[in-house]
Amino acid sequence: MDNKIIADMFNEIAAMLSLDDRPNTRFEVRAYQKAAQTVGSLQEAIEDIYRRGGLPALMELPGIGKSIAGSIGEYIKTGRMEKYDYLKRMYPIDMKGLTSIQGLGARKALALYKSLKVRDIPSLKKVLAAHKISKLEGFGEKSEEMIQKGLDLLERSSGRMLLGDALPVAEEIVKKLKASGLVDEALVAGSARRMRETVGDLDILALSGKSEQVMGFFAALPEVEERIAEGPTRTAVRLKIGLNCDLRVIPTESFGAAVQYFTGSKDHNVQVRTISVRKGYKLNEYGLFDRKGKIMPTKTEEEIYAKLGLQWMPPEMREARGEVQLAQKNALKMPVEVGDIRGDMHTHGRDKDPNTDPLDVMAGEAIRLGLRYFASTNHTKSLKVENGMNERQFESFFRQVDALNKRLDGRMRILKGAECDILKDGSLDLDAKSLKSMDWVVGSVHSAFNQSEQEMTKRVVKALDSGLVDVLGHPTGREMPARDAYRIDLEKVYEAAERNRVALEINAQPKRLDLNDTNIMNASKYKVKFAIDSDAHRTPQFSYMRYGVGTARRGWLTKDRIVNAMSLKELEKYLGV
DNA sequence: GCCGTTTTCGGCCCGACTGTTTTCAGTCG
Repeated sequence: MDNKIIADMFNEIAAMLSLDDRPNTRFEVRAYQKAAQTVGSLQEAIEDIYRRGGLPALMELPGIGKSIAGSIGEYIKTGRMEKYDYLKRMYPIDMKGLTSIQGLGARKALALYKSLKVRDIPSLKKVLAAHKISKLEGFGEKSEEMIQKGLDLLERSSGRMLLGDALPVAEEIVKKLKASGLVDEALVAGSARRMRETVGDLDILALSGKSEQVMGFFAALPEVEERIAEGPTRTAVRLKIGLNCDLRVIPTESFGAAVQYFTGSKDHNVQVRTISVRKGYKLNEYGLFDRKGKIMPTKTEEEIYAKLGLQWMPPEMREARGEVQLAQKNALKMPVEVGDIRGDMHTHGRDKDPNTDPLDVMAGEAIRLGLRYFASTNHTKSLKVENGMNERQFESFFRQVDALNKRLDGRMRILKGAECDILKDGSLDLDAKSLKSMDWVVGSVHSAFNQSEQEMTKRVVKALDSGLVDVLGHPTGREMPARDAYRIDLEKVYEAAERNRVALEINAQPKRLDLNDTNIMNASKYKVKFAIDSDAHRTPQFSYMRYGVGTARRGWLTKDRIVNAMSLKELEKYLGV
């Protein structure tokens, strides 16, 4: 897929264009950045779109007009892009590499090239080692230090971090801020509030009249490694977990606007602000202002959306994927909430298994969390590392489940199931008789990930066509950050799921989140149900459910599509058990 | 360079912070 290459080229074109001082080029820069974003976030190979519909199809995409579509077509046909090559001859610099360093932008990169012949990161390292940068005009000791730090940081970290690792830390900081007595309100904003699967930094907002004290308290927290910037409204720090965190202190009258603004996404905000401009208002992080520049009282973000004639929408939907247009027409359907979830359809746990907590312990935790049912779905025999069970072992295990269900006396129903391996050839890891006797079967791929797209698709479709599977577990097999999704034709899988009334899993493990948000959007065009599953192996992992629900919300999924949002009665009817 | 319920021309988000400056450019979000 050339999408990423083309997106990178557009970003680099934007960086090179930004070196031009003529006033109009800054809008051209924005146009290329927007195009890069569009191409980079496509779920389909851009060649396919081009081959299917030519330049007109490309021009349907947001931010792609005649000229940029032409460049994409040119690149697909010839492997070259005239505009890119031309700029590259003018600026023979690795802009992508150099500007990925925090604190180093296109203009400074150009200055370093002109005076020190810095073309890329290796040559930058040389001039840093020789301490040549601090002596340049426009640079100083601090600039050199900042570039050095930015470079170290880049080499240390891959940039983004799993939401499941970052959000708990952010919430802990918010808790401490609230407990400090210095703030009236505090919350996590930014991509973490939107439940993006990975976050590049954390944004925390606090409502307080004692800005200076709050900043001091924040910078001194044990989670903080060092201060990066400190001003009256914003303090930026580097956290020990290796992530940057911004704290903004906001006055009461601006709080609603600030929450809206700092929750983003950036593209969503641009669209919302465009609407405010059309109405003759101005919207920024300080508030919504009328024609005369007078602030309109908006304590909450709900009021901001209402004043702009927009339906309120949850943060997870604010990704500029058409939600603003629907909100204008009051046509947005509200997505599933954590509180809608009544059970969990994929969990592990049995006695004397070192990889899991015992079943009764899992059940106790599920009751404590207010669940009404869950499916016990341990691994099957092929998965040796997880102590998978054979038919006989399941049979005797289910006798324990029956006994436990009896003991729980209606407080909880544990469904008898398995997470059955879908073997290399698409057959299942337990015999049909055993699988038919179960209430709920998760079918999952755990081996031979590097089959061809054709083989993998055939394999999974065959398993779904067997009629023995109730839900397809983690359908793409990805594990962030190390393992990408395997190659598979998901449209064919969704068709097979619809045909066989097999649900699709939204696996809530933070490293999986599989299906992901864009997969869900595509899959929901089919008549399929979804199961949001914690895949918990131990009791604390039940709490992963929130990440799965967040992902479902990012995919605009409503409650009526979710298997485990059914009441126990409805579920029993659905399953015929 | 893109785009249209203000427009096929004339707009396009905008404020905070830093460093090297003497009033601002660069970077970031």
